[in-house]
Amino acid sequence: MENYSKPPIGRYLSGISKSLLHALQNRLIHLDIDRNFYALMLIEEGQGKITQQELSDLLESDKVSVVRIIDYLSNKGYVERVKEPTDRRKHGLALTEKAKIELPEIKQAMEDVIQAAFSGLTAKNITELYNTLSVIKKNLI
Amino acid sequence: MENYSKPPIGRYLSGISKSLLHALQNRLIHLDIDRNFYALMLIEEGQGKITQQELSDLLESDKVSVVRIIDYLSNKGYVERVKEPTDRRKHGLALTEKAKIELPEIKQAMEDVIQAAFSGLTAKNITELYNTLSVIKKNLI
DNA sequence: ACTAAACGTTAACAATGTAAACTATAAACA
DNA sequence: TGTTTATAGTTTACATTGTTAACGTTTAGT
Repeated sequence: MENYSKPPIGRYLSGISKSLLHALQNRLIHLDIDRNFYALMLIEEGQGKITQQELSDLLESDKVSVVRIIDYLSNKGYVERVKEPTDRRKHGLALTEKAKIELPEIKQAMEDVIQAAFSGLTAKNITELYNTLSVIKKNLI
Repeated sequence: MENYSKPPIGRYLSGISKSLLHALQNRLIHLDIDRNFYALMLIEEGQGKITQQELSDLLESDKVSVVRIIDYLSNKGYVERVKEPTDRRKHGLALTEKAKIELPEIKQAMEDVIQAAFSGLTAKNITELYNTLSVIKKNLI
């Protein structure tokens, strides 16, 4: 039962990615949102000026998905769309007070989960991991 | 526009994983199937004896998903379910002739895609990548 | 024999990926 | 100016995937 070949690298990566997300969700189970945490962080960094199109680029997902993400965060009371006066096609994205209050905890949870995942690795291991992944990512463009 | 923080490691990994899968799908676009290639490889290795439950363990996905995978591969003419005489609850999974003919190409495509992704990396880089990922995976159990 | 467990199936629902068609605004340009 | 083209965002539609629950059949445990 144990002499089957190892999973290819792609399955390996997506499995770890899912485990990381689940760990984060478990840490933040008491919040009103259970996903789109990174989108929320980018919106914070945008300081009310980031648009859905820019978010789409940063998340590397299409604009339909971003509409859904913003609908979700908006319905849960974390984000508001604000029409930009200079270009009324665009919507600036702004955090609500609720989101501003909860964001430090979200960021901390994310750091903790990643630190737990990296436990037992040296700083050099981690640097080389990022370097190697960066090379792979560029190879795949 | 470029001073946003980098994506967390989880997004990084899933992005690369999706790119790898898309590259493989593009290489095998002429086949009748566009997914479940690794499942097919495991079934080959099982030599007609692997069951859906065992496949579920190896793929780390639940039994419902495996039913869908086998339905898919079966409808496309790649796999057949064979009732096991010794335990009639179980279904052995066997490759069709069609699958046996196409599998070498599938395996080669997978190797090529991975090799292209690893281009520019040393053997040591790759070994350390697997070691690091293995540590991370264990940390997340 | 009776009960519990294992294997596989079906059904239901939410979430995600992807594409097409659409509204509204803005930009390009004759 | 007016006409055309492009951009930002939305809506709709459909296939795939993840997840849970309920179910039939068969086997194992007692």
